[in-house]
Amino acid sequence: MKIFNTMTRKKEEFIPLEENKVKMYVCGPTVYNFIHIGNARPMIVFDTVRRYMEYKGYDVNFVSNFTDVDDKIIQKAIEEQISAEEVAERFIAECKTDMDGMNIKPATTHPLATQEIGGMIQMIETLIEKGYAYAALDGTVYYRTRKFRDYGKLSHKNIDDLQAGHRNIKVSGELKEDVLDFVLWKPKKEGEPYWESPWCEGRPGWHIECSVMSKKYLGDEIDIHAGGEDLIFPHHENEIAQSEAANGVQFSKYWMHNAFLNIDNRKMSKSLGNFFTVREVAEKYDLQILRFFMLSAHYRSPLNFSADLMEAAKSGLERIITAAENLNYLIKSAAESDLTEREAALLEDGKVYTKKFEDAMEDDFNTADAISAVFELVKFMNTNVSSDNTKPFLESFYGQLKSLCDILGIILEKQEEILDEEIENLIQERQEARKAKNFARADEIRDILQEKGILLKDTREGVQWKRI
RNA sequence: GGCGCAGUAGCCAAGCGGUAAGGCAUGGGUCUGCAACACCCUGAUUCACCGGUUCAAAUCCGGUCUGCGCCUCCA
Repeated sequence: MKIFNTMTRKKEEFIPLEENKVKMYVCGPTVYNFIHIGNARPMIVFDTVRRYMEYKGYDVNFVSNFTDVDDKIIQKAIEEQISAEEVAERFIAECKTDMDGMNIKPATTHPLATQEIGGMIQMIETLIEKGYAYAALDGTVYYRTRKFRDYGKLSHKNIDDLQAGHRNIKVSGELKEDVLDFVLWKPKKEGEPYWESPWCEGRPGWHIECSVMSKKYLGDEIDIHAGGEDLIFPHHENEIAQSEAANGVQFSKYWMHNAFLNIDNRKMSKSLGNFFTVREVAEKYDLQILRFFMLSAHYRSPLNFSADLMEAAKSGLERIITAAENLNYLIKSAAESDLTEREAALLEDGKVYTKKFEDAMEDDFNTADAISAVFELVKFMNTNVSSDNTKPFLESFYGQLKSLCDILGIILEKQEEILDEEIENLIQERQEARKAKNFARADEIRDILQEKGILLKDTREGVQWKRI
């Protein structure tokens, strides 16, 4: 399995620190509002990475935080005249609803920044002891950036260029030793949530949160640290400076970063007004379609979002699901007999698609290629399956399709729906009308059912239906 | 100014040295009372442009054009 490592800018063979185990940390959202579709990309992408690793037999310890204390949360709390905790609590719940809709597995642990303050104070103390941090007169604690030799190794930035390009410092009461120093702990302002600390009543800086949560739940050294590409600098660079200075070992072996989701080829932003929340998308589309859409391009390529593209994704996904439904339908009435020779040969031939899928995923999680393998499998199945096939054959095919779709997080089977007696009677009546060549009545019934959200399909094997 | 990414059919998107995957849309056909689904067939002598390396380049090198990102809170 090859992973593109942002640190080395190369695809590298994945070798876990501990055999068969993966320790993975993904930076989660700040919960001050509904998550937007840009937040959804890393969630979907790295959930898929996790699923593939689990499929390969790895025991994945997957940690993803919620940042629940932050300026924007406080701002929102003031606007709504409720506490910051209430804001965070509410949007964590909403986020989990969205994640569920996108079929994102809950992390092994979802730590909250506010529950880890003790650990943060400890790490800051260690950094001060080692000379990597200092408290200013107002109680702010800064990280002494230039002290960390490797600073810039992830983002490939030269520390002197950084300073040269840095805009002029304005912050009131500037007490930093150096403009590059960043905040580890900051004093509270009136009305803000705060915690006691050796330096002042205040709250942690953003970067220290992830260093601490990663250390607590995964250890000093982890396999993969991931997030959106905008986190490379300064967030992940600073995390490395903190963790490696404090722990004395390499923080993460592999760094994975997804590219942005754009709207009309421009970065999504509130000021441009091209901003969509997952919840808004959910009003128009099943979130499965969003997931499928996001996986249709490689995670390190920018991806453009638009209604047309979502429609295309919808049609494509339907093709896969229809194939699965058809198999399922055939399975119900298939003979229990043993596989025929021809069927066995067909199943054997079909294995090339699983192989192609795996090869694509092995190559830095090329989901676009993996999906093309699924489509080829679908075509292969559609052309080779009929009501004459045995049950074991059909089930085997279904199992193959399902196993690939599971990795992508695509759900094939909807839970068994119960037909109202009324609807069943209507279908029956329509069949009789058709037999009597009373097509006017037959079409009328089909229309009635369509209005009720039931779509009929007349196939050689009988009438199939589905809710739309 | 520094660092980086991208430009492949109408649209989306793989491929990254051996002669252009896949999907959506379009058109034709099979099936069907009709429709839907499904299946078959249909598409780039060509991969932004110009040079170069090579037996061989969409793939490597140099240059040009265009679009985008990071360097500041941000997925």
